[in-house]
Amino acid sequence: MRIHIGGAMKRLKLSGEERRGQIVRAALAIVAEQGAGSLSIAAVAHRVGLAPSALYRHYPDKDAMIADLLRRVGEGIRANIERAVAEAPEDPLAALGALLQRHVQFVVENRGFPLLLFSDLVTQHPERRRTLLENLDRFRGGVADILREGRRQGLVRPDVNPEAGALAFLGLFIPAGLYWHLAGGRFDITGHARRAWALYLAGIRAPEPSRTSRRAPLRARRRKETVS
Amino acid sequence: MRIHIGGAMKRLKLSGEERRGQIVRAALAIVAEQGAGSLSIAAVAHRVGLAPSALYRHYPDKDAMIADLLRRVGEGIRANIERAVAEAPEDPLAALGALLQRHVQFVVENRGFPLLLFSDLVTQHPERRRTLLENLDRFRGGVADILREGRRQGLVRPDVNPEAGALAFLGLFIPAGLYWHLAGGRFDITGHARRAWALYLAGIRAPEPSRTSRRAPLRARRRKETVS
DNA sequence: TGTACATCAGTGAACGCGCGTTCACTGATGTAC
DNA sequence: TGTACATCAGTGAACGCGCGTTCACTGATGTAC
Repeated sequence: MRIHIGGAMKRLKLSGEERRGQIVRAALAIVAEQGAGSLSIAAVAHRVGLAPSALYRHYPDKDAMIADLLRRVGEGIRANIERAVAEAPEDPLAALGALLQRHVQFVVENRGFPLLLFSDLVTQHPERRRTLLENLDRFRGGVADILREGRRQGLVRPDVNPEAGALAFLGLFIPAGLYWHLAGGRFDITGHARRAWALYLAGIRAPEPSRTSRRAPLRARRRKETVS
Repeated sequence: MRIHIGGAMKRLKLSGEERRGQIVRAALAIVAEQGAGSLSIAAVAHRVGLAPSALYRHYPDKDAMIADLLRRVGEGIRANIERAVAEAPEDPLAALGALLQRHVQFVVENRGFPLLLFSDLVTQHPERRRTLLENLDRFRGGVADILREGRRQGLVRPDVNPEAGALAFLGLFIPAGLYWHLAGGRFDITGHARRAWALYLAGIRAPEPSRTSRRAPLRARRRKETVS
């Protein structure tokens, strides 16, 4: 049954790692297709082509399997934000736009992930909820840092609160993702992300790039007072 | 056991209606406190103080109970949006701001509702998913109408797409609601809604209220071309 | 290169548990005369 | 106002089902000599 590819030295351990990857991918696909409530040991095992009891050779219990799944997916998201932060000094607004695009792409490819986040498997699990909150904060913090850099470069209006702006950034894809999910994929999520991004940009961008002292920033400051 | 309040003519039917109200409220509280996965007939019955089998005197099955719950909560949300649309002609931006505030308040008071929307109970149920999508469209459509009215009155920039702007409006509370939920209520959701609203307003508002021909709209139009 | 042993992924039967739901029955409440 | 009957909410025992998990066992693969 086993297919030999490379050297045979670490075949054994590698096989276990391969299986875990397979299991986690199957689990995410089940969540995407049938919802988090259908994520059972039996369903995952069946999809991978194993007996349910076989999964216990790779994880001590169901919880550990889910933890591994969340860890792996979380790494992908973290990589996106770190890349954006690294790109920010050169062109903060472009880095932010690219982050939005990459993140939307990631969610489209890992459709099960957001469903999992909203499921009892996460929300009713204090430790995981805390981890998720930390990751969300890291994402938000990264976006806020980019906004600060943009402000420093005079590309973002000085009256834009980086923290509020970062949370508003999440608002660019979360509702669209919700729509996309409810509509069963029949929703142009990338197209919407582009339009929402234009609106967001209009909201945060300084009137004239790289020139800081003009009349418009004053107008914006006046506006802020009216609202708060 | 029964408490007589008014006339005794329709006591019988009223009692059934009262029970259904009680059951639905208990169900929503369970979802809020323990997640949608904990919404069992036994749990609801226990909370109301009945034997599980008693619920079948009021609903043919669990599905019908959930449908009733969603119907009742949906009415509250619809009332909010209809009120905002009615208030729009007088002051569109104020109507939109009030809608945001009222909706956030509603979600805070019916914390179980959003959890239910993201649960398998809705997302894995094609008919309910369709109903939900219709309701969401109605909400979005209402906001878009208000934005159009704002544009007509010269309060909203003419280059703001009402449909995209309406979806962005959802982005003002959905991420905040997610945060608030993950943080277990330890998140200033109303405060955030206020700040996000200021940012949103800055993004859509025409530079000078009620004056349409100035230089800024042109600048905005140029901006749009750069982005799309 | 060949052999003996250890390791490890996979199996199938079995378990206890909570779930939604059914059903015959009870007793309180409402209605008709 | 009193009595006989109908209606209806509530009960407790029982069901079949899918779930996560355990366990003794198997057979393939890797390792040591």
